[in-house]
Amino acid sequence: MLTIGKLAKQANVSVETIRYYQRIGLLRTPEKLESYRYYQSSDLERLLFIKRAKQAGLQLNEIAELLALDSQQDKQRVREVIKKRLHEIQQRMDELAHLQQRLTQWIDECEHSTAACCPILQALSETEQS
Amino acid sequence: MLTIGKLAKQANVSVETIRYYQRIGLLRTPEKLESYRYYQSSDLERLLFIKRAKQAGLQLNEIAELLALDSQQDKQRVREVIKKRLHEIQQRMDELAHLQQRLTQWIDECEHSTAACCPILQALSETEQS
DNA sequence: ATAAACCCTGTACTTGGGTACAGAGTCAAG
DNA sequence: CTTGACTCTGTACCCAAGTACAGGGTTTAT
Repeated sequence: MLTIGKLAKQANVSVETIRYYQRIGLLRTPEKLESYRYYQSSDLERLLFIKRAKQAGLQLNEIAELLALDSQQDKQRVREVIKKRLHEIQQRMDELAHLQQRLTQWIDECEHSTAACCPILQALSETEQS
Repeated sequence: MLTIGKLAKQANVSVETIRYYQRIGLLRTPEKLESYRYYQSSDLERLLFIKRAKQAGLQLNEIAELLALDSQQDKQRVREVIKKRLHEIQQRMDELAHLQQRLTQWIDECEHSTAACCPILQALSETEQS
């Protein structure tokens, strides 16, 4: 019989995290037996699924969707969820690459410039509106 | 004489954004003349600096630091701020690349698998603890 | 039998960068 | 001189994914 604290320990998450997942409907809240709630191994498995999916970079709402599909074995939809995430990851990486390029260029300019005034601050002060 | 609404329009940000920047100390709050506050072109310049630095991917606290340095022309410190940001960008890109790899591999496996059960959900259910 | 350790519910707080009002006062155009 | 557009202060709310209590009740180990 797992109490919430033992469940938390087994999954290596905090009790508060479990309660949070319950609040948002990601985990069920079992009925109370006398005054405490007791959990089953299926709850632990579900919690571990969530943990691994999070480590794979999925968001909790995506994980909720995967868990809802789980029993129906809808491979198509699972791939869609993952592909959407991949798309977002790609977009974010592109953005970061742009930033990286711009900042790196600034650093270079600043390092090789002999101007008294820093070219980075200069670039940021220039009035070519967006 | 710029009122806050005109300042907002010139910089193409919302009035609420300006008030927010004032709240966090990024912009000054001029004294009231009679009942309204009036802004100067230096306020507009500062606001535009912030906008451009934000577009360059800097966070408001970093921007605040750059603005504090601005007058002292401390090139060294400016580069440090930018380099720190570059480091974070690199870290984030590495993380995203890992996720991308893992998710892409899952999609591949799922597409080429003939198993009834989706290999992605399988992977997420497997009990090799972190 | 008592104290530590645990559980319950409920609520507020966190980060970052704002947005969205409410309710009152003020200014400017027609 | 009125009406609509603006400004003021202050507060609450948004997102995501939790964290951090407070103030009770319960269980377990000693």
